[in-house]
Amino acid sequence: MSGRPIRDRKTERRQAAIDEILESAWHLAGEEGLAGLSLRAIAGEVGMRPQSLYSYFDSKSAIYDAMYAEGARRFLDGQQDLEFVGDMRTDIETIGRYFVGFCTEDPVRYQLLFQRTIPGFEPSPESFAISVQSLELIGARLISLGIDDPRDLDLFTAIGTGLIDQQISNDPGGDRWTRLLDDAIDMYVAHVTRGSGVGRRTT
Amino acid sequence: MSGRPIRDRKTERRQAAIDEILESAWHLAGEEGLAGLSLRAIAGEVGMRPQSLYSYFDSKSAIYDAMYAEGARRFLDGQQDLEFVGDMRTDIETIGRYFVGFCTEDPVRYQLLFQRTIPGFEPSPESFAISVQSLELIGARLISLGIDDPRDLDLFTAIGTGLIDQQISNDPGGDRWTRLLDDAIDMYVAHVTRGSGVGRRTT
DNA sequence: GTCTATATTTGGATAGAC
DNA sequence: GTCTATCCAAATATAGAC
Repeated sequence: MSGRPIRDRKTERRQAAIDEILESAWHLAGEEGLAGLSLRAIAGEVGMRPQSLYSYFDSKSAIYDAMYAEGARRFLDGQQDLEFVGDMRTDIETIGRYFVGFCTEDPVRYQLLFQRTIPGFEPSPESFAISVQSLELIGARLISLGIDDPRDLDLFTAIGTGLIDQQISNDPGGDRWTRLLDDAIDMYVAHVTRGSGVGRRTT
Repeated sequence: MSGRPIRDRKTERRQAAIDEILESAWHLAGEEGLAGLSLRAIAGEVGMRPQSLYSYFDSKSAIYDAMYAEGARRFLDGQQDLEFVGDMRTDIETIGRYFVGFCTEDPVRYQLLFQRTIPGFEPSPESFAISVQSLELIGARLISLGIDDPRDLDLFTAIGTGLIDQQISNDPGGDRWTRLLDDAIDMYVAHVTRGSGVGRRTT
């Protein structure tokens, strides 16, 4: 009897088509805005009729969800490649730079992952779980650095998104806010170490 | 000869209709999302045919712009009512509370005024000028408190929008991030006064 | 100023032949 | 899996009667 071949050429072609569709979706979202994305435009770019997209995705929402999952996965993967040294200032900066860099390098992806501005769309539980994992990793890292108050984790994410949000909204393509990251981290580290003995002056 | 009456009833009726349209626009943007706003839905609420709206607004963009102007005006007016005492910690908190309160009490308004997520819309120069005025007022206030580095103004707005953004995106209706405002202000004030002599310990 | 009528475009989605 | 054909709905916008 003939066993199943190692490579499934049909599945590979299908996956390639899916990848192409998503690539086009990202591109067009960048051009027209995330909320302005349309199946017709995607189909036009990949050389299909709009209806043919339904062979790959059940709905427009499903495309948004696949984009969300892809973005969240990419963030998580990059995050796991970060190298930490155990020093608070250094490691906080590593996370902060990664976060800010990732978000500003693709504002549309930031909007999809971290804001709630697409009417009617919310990520599926499976896709959302990827994001939750990222946040948990950051939380665990902060704890390992001695930052164990959950409020300080929330403050950290707020500072990050604040710089990113202002950068994207008010100086797109520039660095008016991202260049403040160093200062912001100094400020944050000073805050979480206040009165802890570390770096405190003995009067 | 008959002089012009003090009150122009026709103009008053027209203004009332405009107000009603905008009120409905805000309401529907809250229900369907800002990007999901439609002239049909507005017309339905105010008891008109969609086409009749064109007697009041040239386009859908013009409605967005009127909403923008109204929001910006409201922010500026409320801002001018704030009372300051000259103490940095107190006055920064006054501004911060106002900013966070204003934005979180109406997330759609925040999205329209402070983010850039509506494909194809940007405020007219006249409307935008109102926002600029608000930012200038905050900047002047910070300077009067001795915070004269423009970077520190940008850092301040970043912290504010960061708390607001996280609050709206990840805990809508709650206070998980807004309750961190006090801590955030402590952190910020400590940062801008670092090494300034004020509050510094003499070793 | 509001309506009817209509133009025009665009969008998401389904049925069925090939 | 892709196509043709279509549907249906919704959207913005204009012309002209009343």
